[in-house]
Amino acid sequence: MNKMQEPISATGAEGASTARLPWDLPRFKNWLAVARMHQLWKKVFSEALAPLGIQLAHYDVLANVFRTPGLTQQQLAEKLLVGRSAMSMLLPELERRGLIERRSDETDRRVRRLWLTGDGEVLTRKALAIHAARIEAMMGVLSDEECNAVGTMMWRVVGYLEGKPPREPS
Amino acid sequence: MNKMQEPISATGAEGASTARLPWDLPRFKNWLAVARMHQLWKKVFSEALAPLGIQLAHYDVLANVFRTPGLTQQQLAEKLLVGRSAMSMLLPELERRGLIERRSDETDRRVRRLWLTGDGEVLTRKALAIHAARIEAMMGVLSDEECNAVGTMMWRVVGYLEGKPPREPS
DNA sequence: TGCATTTTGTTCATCGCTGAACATAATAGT
DNA sequence: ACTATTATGTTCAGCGATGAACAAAATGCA
Repeated sequence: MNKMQEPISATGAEGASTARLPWDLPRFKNWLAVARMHQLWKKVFSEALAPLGIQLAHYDVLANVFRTPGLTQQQLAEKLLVGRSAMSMLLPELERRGLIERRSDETDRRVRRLWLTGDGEVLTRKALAIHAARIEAMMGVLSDEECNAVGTMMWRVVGYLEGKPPREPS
Repeated sequence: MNKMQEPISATGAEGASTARLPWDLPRFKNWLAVARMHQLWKKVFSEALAPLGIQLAHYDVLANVFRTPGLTQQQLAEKLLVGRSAMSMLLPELERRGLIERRSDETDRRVRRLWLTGDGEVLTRKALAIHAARIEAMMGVLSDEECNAVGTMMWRVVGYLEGKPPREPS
């Protein structure tokens, strides 16, 4: 934890020559690529989902219920990194459209567990196929080895972010 | 909660007749890492900016005006991948707080060009320092070579996404 | 010149998400 | 057993962002 982030220095103690702006830093520029990629991806994928009549938030729910049937709203919210209230407002819509089902847990009556309906599973499979196809196309500009390397490295970063979440060093 | 963190698992010999769900595909799992990383990053950085009294959207504006003084609202919206209306509603707030200035272009009176005030630049430099420090810490789990490799590859993906935006392959 | 088109910015209804307050159910502490 | 605490889900006001409709200015075309 003694890894202080000194090298940046906002106050420009070295100021006279170059201010060492973030854009000069390689790690910063590399991160920009990641951010922009993800931003663009969301737009592209969102448009790809439109023909199915669902949006990104819907898809995230459906895909997670598909993969983990019977999970609770709380668990779902955690996976999606959103608040519980978001689920409380999103799920009734999906339920109304007959895509998911909410059943109260038998032993813990606070909990509402989520399941896909038949229609929901059909739709979700279509959406998953679209997702996979898009991912394959996009990540296809990388070789298998490159893609795996990216994955490995990004999981390492995720580990860091989850390990020390909102820690304020100074 | 996140069982998707298995290290890539190059199982390779998947049965050719299996359902081929997205989670079986290496590229899909690798992309998950990128998505989750960016999602977590936004949360972490957003909290890091809170002490300055600004939010992510504000920072994005300030940083871009800092780097490209005098850019128009339209150009800014394009850089941020948001609609023009978002700027129309965000900028008055930053102007009210005395961080930016909007001056009409002399030769094209439709255009409003953006400039940082003195206060705005001071604040922006602080925010940039925080940004750079966080990035350095986060990407610090990667070696310089790894980080550069990620950047190179991600720019390639960005190139793909920008080159063929909403193309329907099938 | 004169009119249509394009460009830039604004307004507005709407949507998704947040965070706080709340209600209910389960659990812990005594 | 009885409160106090914790956990799950809901509601609601507020906010950022969208996309369509609009106004104003510039540009294209005849």
